[in-house]
Amino acid sequence: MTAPALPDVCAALGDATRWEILTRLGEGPMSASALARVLPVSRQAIGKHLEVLREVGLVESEQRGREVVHVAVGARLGALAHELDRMGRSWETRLSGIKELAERPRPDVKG
Amino acid sequence: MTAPALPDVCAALGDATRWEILTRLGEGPMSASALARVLPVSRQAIGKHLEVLREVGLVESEQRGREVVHVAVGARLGALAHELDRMGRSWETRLSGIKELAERPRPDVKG
DNA sequence: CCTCAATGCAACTCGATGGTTGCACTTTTC
DNA sequence: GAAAAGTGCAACCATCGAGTTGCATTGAGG
Repeated sequence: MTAPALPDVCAALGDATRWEILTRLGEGPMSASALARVLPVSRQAIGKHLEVLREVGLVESEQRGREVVHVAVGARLGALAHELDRMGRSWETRLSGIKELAERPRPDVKG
Repeated sequence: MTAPALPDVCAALGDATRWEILTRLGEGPMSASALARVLPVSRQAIGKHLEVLREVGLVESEQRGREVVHVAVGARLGALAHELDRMGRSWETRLSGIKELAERPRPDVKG
């Protein structure tokens, strides 16, 4: 599918190393080896992370001669942001957060 | 801190069960036991997830008599969405994604 | 042709974490 | 006051995933 499940995208973003990778790839295209030289993990580890990121569409890759160059996809992140914003707003349509708790006089779900 | 690191919030969102919990809590306040009755995991498991969600500010809780009621915090999700959107846009200020790769005539980083 | 750099794939380690059960404690309710 | 419901805490288990090392392969260049 072109639109991965939201939790999957979030999971991909939920790792410090991947976050680092994305930050670098956000500044400009890089190869796995280049990333491995900069980050404190092996080239193979970088490769696995890149695969995860590619699966959820946060990274695109292109073979360029003997190396593969990767780049961060802003559009995908934007799409995620949009979805999360929508969801967040829908939550807010209720009384704002904890206030609603004080409103409810009693659970009265004793049935 | 009042503003957890982005990767942490994303990690919290990167679990299917927690996503389920958040969805329910987005519709209205619920207790851990109530959630456990609806979801296919134990009350203790729910409790752990709620703690994770509370740590990153996605959920607020309030003791109400013998039970504790939890509710999703839209503002926190909105804040995350805003950050992600900003980051995504910054990526886009470069040539859009893979196009930049084609632009670059050669790595010429042979030094 | 030979060497070096960049990859891909596979096997393995090991710590984090989702999930479970069991138990003790408090509040509501009959 | 006793039973029931809702929690919190702790011990335990199993799986997942991040990271490593090793090896084979392929493209670039002298």
